[in-house]
Amino acid sequence: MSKSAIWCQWTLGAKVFKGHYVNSINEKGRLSIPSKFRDVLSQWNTDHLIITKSLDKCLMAFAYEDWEKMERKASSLSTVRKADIIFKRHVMGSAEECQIDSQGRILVPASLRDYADLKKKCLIVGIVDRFEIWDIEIYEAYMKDALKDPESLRTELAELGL
Amino acid sequence: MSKSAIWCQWTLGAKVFKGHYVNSINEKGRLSIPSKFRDVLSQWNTDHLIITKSLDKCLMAFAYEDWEKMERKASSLSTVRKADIIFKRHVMGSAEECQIDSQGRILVPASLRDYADLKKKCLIVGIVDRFEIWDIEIYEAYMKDALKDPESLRTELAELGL
DNA sequence: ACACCAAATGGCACTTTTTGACATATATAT
DNA sequence: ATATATATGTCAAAAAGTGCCATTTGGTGT
Repeated sequence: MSKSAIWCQWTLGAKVFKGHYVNSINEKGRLSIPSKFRDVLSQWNTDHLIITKSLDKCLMAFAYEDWEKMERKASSLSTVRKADIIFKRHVMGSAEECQIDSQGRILVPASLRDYADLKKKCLIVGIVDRFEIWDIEIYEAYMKDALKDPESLRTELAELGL
Repeated sequence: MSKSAIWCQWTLGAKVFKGHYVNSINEKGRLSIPSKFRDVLSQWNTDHLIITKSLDKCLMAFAYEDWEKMERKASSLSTVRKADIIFKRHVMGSAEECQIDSQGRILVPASLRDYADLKKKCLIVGIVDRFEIWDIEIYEAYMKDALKDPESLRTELAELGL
């Protein structure tokens, strides 16, 4: 019993972003953050998100503390090596801070909206310490392509012990 | 004394999901978890399930402890290698925690329902450390196809020592 | 067969979340 | 400054999720 109490504390305490949600962004660029994700953020005592471009055609969103980890990693990158500077310009350089409003929405800045080509239906994908925001059609096309050779994907993953 | 020995034996046996059950999901996405499976979960002291997308057109459900094993494997995967990130987005990214309600049902989140195309009759298949949720028609079509070349399947499985 | 019990399902009321709409405020360009 | 676009606050309708009770189903033992 006490064991289960400890276990519960741990699972409840270790909240991470997970799950797929389809929400719509409106003409003005406002998008609801899934309430489960807001719960995760509230454990960090924040209603702010850092949003930036991914290397894929989607956006990434971080709680500030996890964003800082990215910043720390970035600061250790080279200032001349091409991949490093591209990463810094693209990912670090396009980051913006967004506040969640009283109904749980954010305004996705226009430049980021354009980059990810967010139209109406957006897919919000929780990935542990961050989440991604995709236009749903783009995500589906991406996944369709990604899964178009399921057998070799299975083989590759099986080799990793999955 | 002997009572507790019996109990231990029984719990070890009961910690495994097995069997096929056909239950129906309603318009709001609620689905009864077979009571045998609930018994298995109670051996883990939990009434929560982690549900996520399979590579097939069905869902997978785990008790939290087994899900953690998946998370641990996933966290060791690359953030750039294609197969790895596809797996993380598809399987890890779509995972959701569902609580079993007082009548033994869960609400299957909309995006997962859509993915597996769950309509009315669902097949729930216990597979040792997890169970799968299929739309029954999709499962039947899948199995029909899977078994249409039984001989090569036999050959492959024989190679694994079965 | 029967009664009995547990499991599964259906229905309804209530709550929370998401979305659309509109008014107001702030910024930008001419 | 005026007009235009962009951003923010608030309200209310619609949609989705939850809790609870009642009914149905299916299996059990007598």
